[in-house]
Amino acid sequence: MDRTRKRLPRSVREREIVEAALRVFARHGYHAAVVDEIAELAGISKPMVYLYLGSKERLFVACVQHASRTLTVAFRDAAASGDEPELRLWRGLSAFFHFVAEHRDSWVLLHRQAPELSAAITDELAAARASVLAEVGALVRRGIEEGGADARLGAVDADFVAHTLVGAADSLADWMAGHPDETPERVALRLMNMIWLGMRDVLDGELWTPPPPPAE
Amino acid sequence: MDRTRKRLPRSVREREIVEAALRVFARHGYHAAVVDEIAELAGISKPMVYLYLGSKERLFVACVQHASRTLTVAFRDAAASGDEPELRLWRGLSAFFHFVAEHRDSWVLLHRQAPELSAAITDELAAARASVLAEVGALVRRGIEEGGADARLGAVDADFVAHTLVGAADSLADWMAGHPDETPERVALRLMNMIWLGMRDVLDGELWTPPPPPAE
DNA sequence: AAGTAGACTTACTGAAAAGTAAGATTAGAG
DNA sequence: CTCTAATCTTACTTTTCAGTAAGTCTACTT
Repeated sequence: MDRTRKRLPRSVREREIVEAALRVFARHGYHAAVVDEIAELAGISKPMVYLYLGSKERLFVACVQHASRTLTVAFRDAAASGDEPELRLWRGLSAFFHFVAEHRDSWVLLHRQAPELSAAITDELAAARASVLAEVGALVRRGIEEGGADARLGAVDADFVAHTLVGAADSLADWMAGHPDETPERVALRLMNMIWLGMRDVLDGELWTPPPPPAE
Repeated sequence: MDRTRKRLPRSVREREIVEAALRVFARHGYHAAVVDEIAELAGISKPMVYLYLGSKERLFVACVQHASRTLTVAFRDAAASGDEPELRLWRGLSAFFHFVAEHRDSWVLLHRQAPELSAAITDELAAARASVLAEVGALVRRGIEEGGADARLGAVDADFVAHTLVGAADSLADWMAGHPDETPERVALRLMNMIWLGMRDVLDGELWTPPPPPAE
């Protein structure tokens, strides 16, 4: 990648290796990712990767932690400011779309891995995903409480909404890739309007229910 | 798997191989999946897989086509019946959740693969995913039109809603795995209420917009 | 200038897994 | 019963890739 064959201190090189690994793991998935390719992308030879990061598995875990930390921080910072719950939710969603659009690899790394991997990796991924969902769930929960809902809706429902939002956002990130004119803010706004207005109605007690079957 | 070492006609054996491959590919992803494991699960030895299906890549494509066909048919059948657009949408979503819960492997195979695979596989996956989205999009579009919306909302918006629904449903399938008391119908109903009521408001012209920033 | 610690490489080993060659077994037709 | 075609297997070859041994090179200290 870089023609300047410069020697770098360990801390810097480690960061570069993790960044390169993030890209390769996201593009190919854990198993298909080749350590040699990661090394080449980092401008270094393979034994350096093993010297600094230990093994392919630990390198992957380091990537997951990096991606998870970055995403959580970006989201929390954006969602912390603002007085009204709607505003906070919108800012959080905007930040989320910004993140997913700009750091596509991190999101893909966390959410597009095959189910069965080693226990260490599975645990780390589960923790990272749970962290995102907890962040969104907390935001929704505060929105529901401060938005003036009665106590009918409990933790289960905030969790439900959080899953809905995260899943929708994931899918809409793909949609954005095919609509380059759309900004993260506009997408977040549209999603807001669908979810939030509907949720408000539901909180007000309005429900659509299917008609009973004619005969059974 | 089966102790009765019975010889089976090619057509039957092929079906069994594809079903076994579907499970293994879904669990491990394309690259980490091992053909020997697929063969063992199908109760057969590896060369049979190659004799009947040609190569690992073509076997995967066969799996994708199988999963895509099954899903599309199940969804279309369920969503075809019903007079009102809401009812059709609800039935379609219910069928979708049923499918994802019962044929988890098929869904995972289609939607949890690493981005960079061979051109043949990428194309097949893209076609399958587009097929699902087109199906959902058509349902939403009819719902919008017959639901009495003016013509403001065009194809782009149905597409947007379709992506939202599919993404949310994908994520909620995970959520369902941790809530075994929830039925696909109940989940579909809740999602309906969030999306449909919100969409109705949006179609009626009601919009939430963020307040302008204080100074810029 | 000499020594040394840390950054870095070439060149290997061993295991895993895609794909194949060559032939064994069995169900059914004549 | 015999022949044949289809089903199925054992036992390879070859490639790819994680991980390592055995150093070399260079920046910095004293």
